Amino acid sequence: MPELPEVEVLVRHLRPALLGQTIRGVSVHRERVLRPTKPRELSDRLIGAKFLRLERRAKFLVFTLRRRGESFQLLGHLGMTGRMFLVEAGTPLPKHAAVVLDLGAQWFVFQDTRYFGRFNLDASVLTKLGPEPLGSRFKVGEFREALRRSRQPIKVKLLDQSVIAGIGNIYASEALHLAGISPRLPACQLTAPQALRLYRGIRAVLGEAIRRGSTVPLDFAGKGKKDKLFYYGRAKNAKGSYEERLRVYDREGTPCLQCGEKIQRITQAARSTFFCETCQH
DNA sequence: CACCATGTTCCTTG
DNA sequence: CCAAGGAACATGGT
Repeated sequence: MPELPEVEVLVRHLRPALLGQTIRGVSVHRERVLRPTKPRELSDRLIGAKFLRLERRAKFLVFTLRRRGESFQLLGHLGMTGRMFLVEAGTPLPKHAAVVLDLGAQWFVFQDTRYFGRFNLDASVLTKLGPEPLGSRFKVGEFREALRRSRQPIKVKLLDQSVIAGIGNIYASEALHLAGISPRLPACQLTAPQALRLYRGIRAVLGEAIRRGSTVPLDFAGKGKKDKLFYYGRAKNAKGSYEERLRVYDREGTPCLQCGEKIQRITQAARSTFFCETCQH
């Protein structure tokens, strides 16, 4: 489920449930998700540790833990299909449970079908990340300066986590449509007004997704398929009518909500991009 | 069987 | 050193 807004909403749900709890045991079902450690190193480190803080940085969950007076960080990343949730201790584990933390009355489950997600005790990857798009240190001037140095198509550049951290393939298309900018435009060719529109579009799209996600109940037990949340192009609202959540992503061939022309799908850097040829230049 | 999928990292090439 | 492109990772849905 994971781009910045989904991770943000997950963190907000997990934080109150997790803080203050102590890890009693660690079971690793899939070593692959551990970086750069072995299962033994993870359990040695985590057993007896208490959750002090939980923050989001880009698409990472940053857990701050404390054990014997010493604080350290554990990074969680959901990859493409990861989930994290709490269940009552003893609940049968779902398919593809990768790591389970025993908290006593509850278990904290990290499940990931494709195992692209990570539990990482080395937080150094965070230093390579660019600014948080919703944070006060994200400045339009620096954003434009970074774009000016690249000839890559703007859509591809938006996925570069060292330029802006947290945008993924879905919200890259969404932000460009809102800003009225072609995904094919080389990053260095954005004009100042375009860079400003994109800067604002990014913040608007991510902020909106967080607001919507915050009102949707998360599927903590990981049952069913209802936790796709924001990724449904349409979802029924309380009145039973369809509510549009995504403007262009995964809507190839359907009418643009702004002008009615058909949404196009193209491939850039081996990934799908969706856009409206009429509205985006 | 073919193709597609919300992400990151590593390797190569220029 | 850099920017950029592509494969790899692994499983499931259509």
